[in-house]
Amino acid sequence: MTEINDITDSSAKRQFILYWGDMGSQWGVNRSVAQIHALLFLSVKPLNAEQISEDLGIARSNVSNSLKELVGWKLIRRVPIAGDRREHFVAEVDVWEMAMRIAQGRKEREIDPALAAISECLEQAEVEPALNPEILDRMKSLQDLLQTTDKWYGQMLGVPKAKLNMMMKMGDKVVSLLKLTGKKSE
Amino acid sequence: MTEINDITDSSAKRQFILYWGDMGSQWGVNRSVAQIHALLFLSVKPLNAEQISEDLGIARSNVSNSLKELVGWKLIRRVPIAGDRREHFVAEVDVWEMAMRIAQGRKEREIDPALAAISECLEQAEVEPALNPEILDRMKSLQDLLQTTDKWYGQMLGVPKAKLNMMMKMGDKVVSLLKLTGKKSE
DNA sequence: TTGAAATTTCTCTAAATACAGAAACAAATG
DNA sequence: CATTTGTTTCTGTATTTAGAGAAATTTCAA
Repeated sequence: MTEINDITDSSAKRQFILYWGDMGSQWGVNRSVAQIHALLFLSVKPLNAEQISEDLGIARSNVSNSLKELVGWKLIRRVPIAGDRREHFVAEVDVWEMAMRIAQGRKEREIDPALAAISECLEQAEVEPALNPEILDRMKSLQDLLQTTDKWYGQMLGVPKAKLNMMMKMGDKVVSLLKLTGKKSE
Repeated sequence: MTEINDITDSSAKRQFILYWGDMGSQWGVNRSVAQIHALLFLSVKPLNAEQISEDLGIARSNVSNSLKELVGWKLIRRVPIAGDRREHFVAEVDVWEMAMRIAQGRKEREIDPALAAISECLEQAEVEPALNPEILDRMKSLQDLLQTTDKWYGQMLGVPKAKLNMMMKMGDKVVSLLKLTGKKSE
């Protein structure tokens, strides 16, 4: 029940946890979840729920739920510790892997339900002869965008990290290499 | 103050507005904002705040603030109507343009502040000799990821829509065309 | 420059979300 | 099989956010 943290703790680490927790809101996760993720991301050894709770001053139950959410995002995973019954957790420390899991999670939470919604609307729209064709077109173009994005996400998530990294670092050179037509910013 | 909508209104359109509003929460905008965006996206002619308020049954003040937010995202813009003092609004109807503006907004709200935060932490970390080098490395790798992503976003946002569209539709063929090394899923 | 029309800001309430602490539950050890 | 240890669910409170309505401000026309 002590509030004292690991003696080797650094203020940079502390600061990072605070900032990251704060940023969570922008990214759509609550402070507890983001702080716990930050703590595990910077932790060299696996931590159990009790340790996290004490370290961050977050209620044990809250830690339990937050860990579940992070496992759901696959940003952390359980690791068994020999001779210890308690569940320990480590974060994915490969940042590219991390980014891809966040992208995967976002696709599932944002793109997929949007696609389902628009498909249903379009079903309705098709049997509505009075509907302005312009409106139908707009719905369809949105569906096309979502489908294209969905498929693209799925494919990019299958590309090896190293390739993806390299491709992103090449930036718009990739585009020019493809020798496609079209002029800038139009 | 009537609650009756345009006589030519369709149920598919109504449904779309409801679904889109509901999905807003997943995308980080509130229902009012998302519904107004949906209404304008499917509207063939510009609408003023009063019309939107009546049509959606949302308080006038709320409409005003939501419109401001949508203008901030550049998803809608003001259009002057001859002989009418009131401000009218239209949505960006090119869905690729729309997607790029959302991407731009997200970069500004998610990536940029994260970069600022981590840079500050790293400044602190550099003057902390006791800091475990492994932790320093993790922070730096995260910074590198954010910087790469930031730069990549910036470059992609400058690519003409048609090219981007084509590239995404090519999907992972783009990756293979680049003849980079590395094997699948690693 | 005054009055009508339009918009924005302010204030208050309602709803949603976050989170602590307690209680219930589950698992393992002696 | 009871006790200890660990985890999850439940319940109530606090904080935050959404959103309505009123008040204040701005804009334009006569």
